[in-house]
Amino acid sequence: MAGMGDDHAGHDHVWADDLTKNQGLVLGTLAHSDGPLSAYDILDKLREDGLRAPLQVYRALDKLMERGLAHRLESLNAFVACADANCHRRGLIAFAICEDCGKVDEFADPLIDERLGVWAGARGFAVARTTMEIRGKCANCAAA
Amino acid sequence: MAGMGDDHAGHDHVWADDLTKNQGLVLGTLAHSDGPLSAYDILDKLREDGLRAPLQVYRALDKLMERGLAHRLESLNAFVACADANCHRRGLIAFAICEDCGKVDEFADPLIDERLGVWAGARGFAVARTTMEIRGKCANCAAA
DNA sequence: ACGTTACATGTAACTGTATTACATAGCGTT
DNA sequence: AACGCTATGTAATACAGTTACATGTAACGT
Ligand SMILES: [Zn+2]
Ligand SMILES: [Zn+2]
Ligand SMILES: [Zn+2]
Ligand SMILES: [Zn+2]
Repeated sequence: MAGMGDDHAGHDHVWADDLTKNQGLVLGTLAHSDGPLSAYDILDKLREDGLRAPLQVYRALDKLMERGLAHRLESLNAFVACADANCHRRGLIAFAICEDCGKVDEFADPLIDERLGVWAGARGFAVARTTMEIRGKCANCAAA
Repeated sequence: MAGMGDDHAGHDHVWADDLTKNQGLVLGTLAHSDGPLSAYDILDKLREDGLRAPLQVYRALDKLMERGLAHRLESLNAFVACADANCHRRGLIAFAICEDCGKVDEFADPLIDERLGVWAGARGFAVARTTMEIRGKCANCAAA
């Protein structure tokens, strides 16, 4: 019964000490995964920790994303823990998603961000947030 | 039966003359809409033209997207007709989506595309396709 | 004409993703 | 205790997309 689910519930919340129980569980699950997880994937991994409904996961994800601790990959309907220990990153974040192995590389490029600002400024568009997702093959998988 | 659904079915396929019936209907619906439509929105608008199941819409959308005549907005789970009469655009396409009025502005920025290429090259990442979606307020709505 | 292939279509059932609505519980403030 | 605020629990529902299987239809070679 000491299932594998415990290994992240055990050390709880390393990343921020004011997460609620569900937020800690969800972030722990994401951080221990080697790839993006859908909300239902997360739910399944947390059933033995007492979670039973999708909403519990979505609520936690919303809070985590507000704080920049997790990100949503729109093109996958899936979520990842922020790769930057405490991202809180404003502005553009980009993700390179390997379609072979599923690995996701998070990065920020100030030049792209600035270039985007130029475009928006020229048109009077007020940018709230930007999602940028690159699909392809990572170096490892491209070599194979 | 001279329903309103005819006004795009009537002149059929202006954009490409080798579309199938369903492809023409779906593209016509997208082209006449003033904003993005979900697959089920499209289906509802085409019931009087005989469409009855989601798959009929998804199949048409797949073909249209293959040909660059329609695009998917990942962050909305919705679709638009390509704004460029015959896009066939390779490389990066970006969308600025107004969260107030729903209008979508499609554009391509070679500099961002190039910058992305630099990033990918440095890491050996083989880019297949990129989605870039900017959320915010268009000039009109920002003024109000 | 006939069988064969390729592609478009029709329909139902189903899986997966996300939200609405309502009830409950904990906690700090007054 | 009463209040406001946040987190939680649960069920039901809405929205999005796919699988499986059957049918139609035009092109091609025999
Ligand atoms: Zn991050
Ligand atoms: Zn890979
Ligand atoms: Zn286009
Ligand atoms: Zn607007």
